[in-house]
Amino acid sequence: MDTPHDDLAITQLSDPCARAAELRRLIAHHDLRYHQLDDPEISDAEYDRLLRELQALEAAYPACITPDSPTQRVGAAPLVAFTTMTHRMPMLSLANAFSDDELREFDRRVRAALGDDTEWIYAAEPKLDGLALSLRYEHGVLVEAATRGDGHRGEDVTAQVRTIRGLPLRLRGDDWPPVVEVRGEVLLSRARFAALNAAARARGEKEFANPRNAAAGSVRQLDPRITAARGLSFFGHGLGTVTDAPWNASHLASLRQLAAWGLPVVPEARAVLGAAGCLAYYRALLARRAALPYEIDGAVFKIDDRAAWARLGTLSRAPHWAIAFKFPAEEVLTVVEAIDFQVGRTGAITPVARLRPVRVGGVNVANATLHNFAELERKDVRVGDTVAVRRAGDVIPEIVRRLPERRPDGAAAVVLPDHCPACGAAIARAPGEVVARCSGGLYCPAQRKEALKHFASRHALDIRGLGERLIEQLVDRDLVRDPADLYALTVADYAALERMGARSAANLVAALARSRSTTLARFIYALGIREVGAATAQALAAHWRDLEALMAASVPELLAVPGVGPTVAEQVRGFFDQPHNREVIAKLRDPAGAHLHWPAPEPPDAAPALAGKTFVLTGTLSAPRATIAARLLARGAKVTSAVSAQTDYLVAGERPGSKYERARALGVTVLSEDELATLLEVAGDGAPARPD
DNA sequence: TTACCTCGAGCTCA
DNA sequence: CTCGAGGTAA
Repeated sequence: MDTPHDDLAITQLSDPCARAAELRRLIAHHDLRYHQLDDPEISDAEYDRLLRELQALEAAYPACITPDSPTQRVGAAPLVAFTTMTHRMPMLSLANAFSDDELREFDRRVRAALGDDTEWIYAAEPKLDGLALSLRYEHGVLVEAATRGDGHRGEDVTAQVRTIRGLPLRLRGDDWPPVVEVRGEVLLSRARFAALNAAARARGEKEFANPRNAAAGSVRQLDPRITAARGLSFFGHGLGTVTDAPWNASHLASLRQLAAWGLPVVPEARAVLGAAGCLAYYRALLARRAALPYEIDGAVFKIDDRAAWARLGTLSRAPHWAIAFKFPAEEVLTVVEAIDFQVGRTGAITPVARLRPVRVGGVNVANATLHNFAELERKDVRVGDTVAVRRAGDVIPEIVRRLPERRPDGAAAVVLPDHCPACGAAIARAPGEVVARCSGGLYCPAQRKEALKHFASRHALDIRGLGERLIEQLVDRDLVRDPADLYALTVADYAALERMGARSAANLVAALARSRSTTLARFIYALGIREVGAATAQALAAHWRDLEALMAASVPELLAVPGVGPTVAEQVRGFFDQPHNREVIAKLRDPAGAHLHWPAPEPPDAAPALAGKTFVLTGTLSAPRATIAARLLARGAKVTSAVSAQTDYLVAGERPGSKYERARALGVTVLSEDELATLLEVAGDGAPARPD
């Protein structure tokens, strides 16, 4: 083959674009040698020369630039903002196992569901500790990259992801389907992380806390050039599209196919047999954890036979053919320096342990909630105690246990205060109740602050610029006692507050003015009635379509609303019975005052989309049963409790019961939650999940 | 719950 | 330059 130089001499004059294509092919080849095979054929200097030649050529002949050119990795202009995009196939999460028994139980369920007594082959992989991504290749070219988001919609980070070296902008070969969606993880290797922090330290800048957060931050840079400089890595671990191809019959084979297309795939993936094979793999991985070049937080096991995936199904948000076996959460000892009592919106008193800050799982932990007083009593945590702390479910700090032998002499048991720390009103704990409550109601400044925060929050009246610190000042200076007072203050009043100038004050008043025009559901939600969240507020609004009618409703009438049980009905009735609440509502609606208003809701469709259809729900669903039932009822469907031949659909959640078997026996259509969501979307707007 | 990024705007000092 | 608010991710 000709050397690049000879090539250049021959082709440049005749066809610059052909030379550009040749250079791209060469660069892609050397990228693969370097990043994937770790076996470069040419020096970095030679590689750079190829890249510079391509850059020069493209600069001279811009018509030759293609989107998959390696020159397009960097240099893209900063974005103005991230946009969201919808995943064609939802990005699921995985069920977790934390013990050998839970893993064996998973295997047992798999075998039971597949109706086969043989051991199944699992694909075993490390669970990389990064940021989940979905890449989309169309006709072999990378066109889209998105974060997981809520699983259905994520952020478009294409420009950032294009800068990841070693990630092909064009798939190798030509045997790919027209559309390939690759699921995988972006991360920073330990080495890159250390190098970045060393550089930051040398410049006297702030260091990153851990590789995962550093990777997440790098992906969320508006300027892709910064992302490029961070040195991210990507590893694929699955496909987001279903393709009927021989290599797709086995998960491990599809990983090999990804590698053949030039994609880096999760290392150490291999086949293991049955639960015993999974456990052996897990132990071997755990032993090598510290020696790996990147952080992992467990192992993932997937049934390798993809034909079995369809039979096992995907229920709720996680597939039934895979499980993540997490490594035990790191436990760190620290000292309880204080125990504070926080007052929530409903007056609930929550004890919070203030800890001597310690690093747990890559972050500094200084607080741990004890949830309620009963929990505090059970754990018998006292000030001065040494406790073991971990981050449960990877997120929320939790006091696992205390070390009795390290308790200092004279450490006194924490007692539930008689009086609210914020307002001094009596604290009551009903016998047998777990939660203690401040009786101060909305006279309690802490409850007032929480109520105002809730009122201004995104799904309530969405008042931008009214944050925690501002609410603190407003309540502490007694400028605002209830939400209606917010609307009575002037720009000058707000401008007089700390860190508020004329500009901020004007913006806030404008945001308040915008919030006056709202919806009934948002208004009901904003009131902060106990037990009434976004979905229930929506159900109440849809049922009465008028605030006066709702305020006059009796408990039995309230019970008629789908999704409303005795607890909610009592709370709603009790709320509207309070003269104070009625006064605030009147103030909020007063045309001469706050003047909150909303359009009269549309009457429901004459013929609801799911009229005559009968549904049965089973298993653990992502929302309370009653909420999902309400959505179905709002569209005219019937929801019953037992599966019969008359049932049209069974909606199966996590760990469905005997109804699932019966539905299959009767040939009733079984829907996953995702399928139900699609059906509801198609069936139109009966009762959307959000009050909007 | 913590970490990180982005934006707007106030604060501080030249 | 620094802070508060708002968003996202695990």
